[in-house]
Amino acid sequence: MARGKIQIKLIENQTNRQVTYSKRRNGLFKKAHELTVLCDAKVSIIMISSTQKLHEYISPSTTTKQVFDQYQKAVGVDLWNSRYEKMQGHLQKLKEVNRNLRKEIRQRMGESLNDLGYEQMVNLIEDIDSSLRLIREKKYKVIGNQIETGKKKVRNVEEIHRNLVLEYDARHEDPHYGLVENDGDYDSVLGFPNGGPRIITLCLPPNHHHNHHHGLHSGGAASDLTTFALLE
Amino acid sequence: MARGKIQIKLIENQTNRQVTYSKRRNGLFKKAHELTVLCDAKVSIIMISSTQKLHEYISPSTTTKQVFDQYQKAVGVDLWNSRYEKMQGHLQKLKEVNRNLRKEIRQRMGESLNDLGYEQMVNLIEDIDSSLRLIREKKYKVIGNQIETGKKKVRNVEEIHRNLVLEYDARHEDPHYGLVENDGDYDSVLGFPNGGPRIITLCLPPNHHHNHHHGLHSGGAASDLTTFALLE
DNA sequence: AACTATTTATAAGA
DNA sequence: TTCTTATAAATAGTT
Repeated sequence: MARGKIQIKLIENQTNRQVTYSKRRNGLFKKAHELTVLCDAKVSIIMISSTQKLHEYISPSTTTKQVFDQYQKAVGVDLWNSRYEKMQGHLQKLKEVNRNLRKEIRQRMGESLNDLGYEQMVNLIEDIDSSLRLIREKKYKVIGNQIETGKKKVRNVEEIHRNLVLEYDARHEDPHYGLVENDGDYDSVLGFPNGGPRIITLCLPPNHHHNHHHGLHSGGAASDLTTFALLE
Repeated sequence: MARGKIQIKLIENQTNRQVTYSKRRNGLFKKAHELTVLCDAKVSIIMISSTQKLHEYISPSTTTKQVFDQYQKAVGVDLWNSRYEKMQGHLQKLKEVNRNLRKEIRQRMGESLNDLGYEQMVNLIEDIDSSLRLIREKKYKVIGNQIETGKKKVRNVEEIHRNLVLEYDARHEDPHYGLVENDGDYDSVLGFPNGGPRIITLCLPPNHHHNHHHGLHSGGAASDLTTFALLE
């Protein structure tokens, strides 16, 4: 609008276009702001350049979100509600599933049985009964493994003990026998922290209902079950 | 900008303000459109007048929703996302709960037991065992009710039978005794569909594990359990 | 809504 | 980018 009229059509020259975009953008925003002040209006402008850069103007008296909300209300267009409602549906479905799961558990615990017919009740009992057998089996299996591991530990410790005794005897027969290099800390083989026990005795609980391994219920993994107390 | 400079401040005169709003709005939209064409940009303008009227400009190459989406992506979260994210959080929590419920059921069914420690397993078994006892008790209670209801029905049917026999005898002694009004369909008292049994015999199953009431598992409600077969 | 004197915006050049 | 400036466009006040 100066130094020559221009046609309103795409500016071919890239640089020129960029410059014009910048200048006119400022002009637009200035006008928008004047309008805001002069007429007590709210204006939201969002511009995306050909290089995908985004610029916005928003009247100081409001926010873009507010304008969007009003726009949505007025025009009735669904801007973000589609996924919002989708989510709401998903939520409801999950809640329903949740209710059913809880009910199943309650029934397996002997509550809310009034909703069940006679045969369903019989089936439930059979189901729980078989589950119970299954779990008991698995429990015995775990106990078996435990005992097995325990026995191995016993054998291992006995072996080490035998070797210690042998070595001890050998040293007493010949005080100059085999100069020990690692300061005599044989216990390190078993990883005992402070010197370790002098005389190793094994306590293998005969009945696991009576053992008091408080560590068992904390870690919880099966590997924890293979830990045994070594008493001095 | 013509016939005198103006201060950029609220136009007090209502009419004047309205006119200026209209003129400048057109100017703004025209500028926006020029920008769109000259620079291949996308422009979205939403204006709300002081009288809450809404006007918009949108570049022909796009839609308001598209611009909104791009704006949201560029500016990032937290426009209308606050409640959206709240919902997302709720959803995640529900899913977590769901997972746990499923796991509990699986464990009660004898699966996924590896995550359980020994003591937890023992507790689980005790829990299921007591639940099982509870359910069995309730089952027996249901059976008890069933038998009770059955006995009542028996008494009722026997009473009716006795009355029929008495009436039959009375008629044979005096053929003109008591003209029957309802076509002799005494069975309607019990609601039998097609004439009903001539000789009524009662079959009360001694053991409910052996009865074959296929109707039981469809309706499911306890009231179904009070239905018994009357054999001819 | 039209007019028009003036202000403002801006295209091209630096 | 910013400044300059000649000129096109926008528009305030009037009709």
